[in-house]
Amino acid sequence: MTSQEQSLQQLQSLGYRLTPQRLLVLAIVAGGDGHMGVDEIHRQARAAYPYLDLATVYRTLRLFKQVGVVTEVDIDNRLHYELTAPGEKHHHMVCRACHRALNLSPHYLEDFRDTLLREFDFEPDIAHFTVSGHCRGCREMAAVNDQDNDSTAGEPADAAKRDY
Amino acid sequence: MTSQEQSLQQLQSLGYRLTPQRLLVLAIVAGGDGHMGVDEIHRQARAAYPYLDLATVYRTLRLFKQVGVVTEVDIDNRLHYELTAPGEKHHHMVCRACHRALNLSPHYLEDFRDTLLREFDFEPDIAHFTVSGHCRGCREMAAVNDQDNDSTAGEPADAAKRDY
DNA sequence: TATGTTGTCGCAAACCTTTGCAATAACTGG
DNA sequence: CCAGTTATTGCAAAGGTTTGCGACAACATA
Repeated sequence: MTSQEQSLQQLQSLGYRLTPQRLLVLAIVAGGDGHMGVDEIHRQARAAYPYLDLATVYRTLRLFKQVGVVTEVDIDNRLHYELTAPGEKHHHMVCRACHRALNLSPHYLEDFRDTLLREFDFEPDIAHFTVSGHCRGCREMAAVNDQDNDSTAGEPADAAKRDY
Repeated sequence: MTSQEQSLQQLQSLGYRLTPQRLLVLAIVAGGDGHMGVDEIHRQARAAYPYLDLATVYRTLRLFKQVGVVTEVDIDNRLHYELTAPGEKHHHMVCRACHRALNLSPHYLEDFRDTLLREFDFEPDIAHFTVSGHCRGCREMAAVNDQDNDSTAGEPADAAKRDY
């Protein structure tokens, strides 16, 4: 049984229905490699089934995420999804500058989770976690451009485009 | 010099202008205690200055955040802001169920940051950090309601309202 | 104080995402 | 295989947030 079939069976066993729309969205997300934007998923889906509504795509992906079939990644305020690869789950580091997403092994978060649980009785949702920041490449560029870089965040990113 | 005046001076020294709108928004955020929703800030602002546009409130808060004057907290997909209290900075744990926000000392994230920087050359934006999850109260309620709780996430939160 | 530069505002429209609702289709039991 | 139940869809509209743009206002300079 493929992991896709497994996902579908899981959906069904939880009482959700198997609809052509869901099969289609799943196939597309499984087909693309890496995370895909919602609009891209919708576009591809419509190629096969023109009536499929964007709202349905959103609902389907939200459901898939809830069940654990896909992983949601917020990239620059836009939702992206990728198949949750069992056994190679990972979190994401998203660069605020280039918007690329790097993978992060769950191992790096376990201690953090344990601490929160122990100290605050707070169970963090770490099924998936996104931390934003700046990646190596963009940090190097920034270092070259900024001479008086005091590292305390705040200056307009670029004196030219002043449109904060 | 109060910390508000300090913030304003900082804005000015960065080349931003001091406008009545900005003074107003700052005063309101400083006045409220704890994080405030954008609409609430807007409502209060309009009481004093009826023409102030919602877009301006958003822009102003975004600027304040970028400069470090306020801290942004995402509560249930809605933006909230609070004054960044220097010396008592904290992160947030937001409960997905009751939407309450608990404070978290930065201390808990320092190791994590250091690791990311060392291992990946990735500088996380940890000026402020929000982790969502479930707080003590809501976890207890969930434990009472769920008999067959296998802790692996996925079941509909409530069999009654099936509208995932 | 008068003048120029350019950052900022208000407005309207766009954007991404969610939601209400009636019609439909997937599953269930007979 | 048929009828009943109800989850799901498509559509349209709302919701929160961002953006383009021309008019305006804040600051600097003389």
